[in-house]
Amino acid sequence: MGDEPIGEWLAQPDAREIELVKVLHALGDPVRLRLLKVYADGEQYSCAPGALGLDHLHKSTVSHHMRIMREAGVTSTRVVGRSRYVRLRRDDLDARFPGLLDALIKALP
Amino acid sequence: MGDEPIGEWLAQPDAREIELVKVLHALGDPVRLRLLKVYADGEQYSCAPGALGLDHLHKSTVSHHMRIMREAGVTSTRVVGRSRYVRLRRDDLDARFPGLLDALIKALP
DNA sequence: GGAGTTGTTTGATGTTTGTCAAACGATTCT
DNA sequence: AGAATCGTTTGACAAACATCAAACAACTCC
Repeated sequence: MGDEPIGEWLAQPDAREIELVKVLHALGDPVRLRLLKVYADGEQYSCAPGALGLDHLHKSTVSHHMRIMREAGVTSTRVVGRSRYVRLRRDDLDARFPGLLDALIKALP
Repeated sequence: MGDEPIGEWLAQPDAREIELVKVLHALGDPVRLRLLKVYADGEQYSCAPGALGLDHLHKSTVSHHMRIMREAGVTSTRVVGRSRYVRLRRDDLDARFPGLLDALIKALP
């Protein structure tokens, strides 16, 4: 009973090694900028295209975008069973680039 | 006498048509992010690679990057004689995406 | 007018990227 | 065990991209 499904974390850059140019490159794509909008509420989401408003994309394409976001340091991914729970690394990004995430989320179309 | 060299302006998107995803794509490149650092002081610069700390790049490559920045709405270019004077569109970007440019410039490596 | 300057444009080349499809791995359910 | 689910990995392919080189255009200076 008392055991929650904690799961493992997929590899991601250390908070201090997040590079601005990689973050901007990750977000400089229509699909991934839309993902930022999804994650902006701080909640975690699975990778299912339908759950992300990306029904027009193949699941492997979504997986590809997920990897780029994670390797850029924008998102973190927790593995529980078959599911992946992805969310914004808000604290890490705020610490590394103060004000950037807030400005970006406000600027979202 | 009283006449200053005003010159013409190269085509650029209207302030309200600047798209966030294009701005991020423009800045998600090592060379162009470095250019942002150059322009961060608000001054205008010529396109000479040497004047921009881009001595390792061919002049046509610099011209290519200039065009991407300008078409994304990041910079504006004034033509005076043989020279181009390029600078940040700080007012337009601040109006469109409040706080973004400040956060970006502070986050620059 | 001719030479030098400043940057653009076009073509070529190798790299990266976004996408899908198929195969696979791990997990969960029956 | 067998089947279904969730997501990753690999391969393939076209489009976009960064870069250089050469030709070009416009301007300035002698």
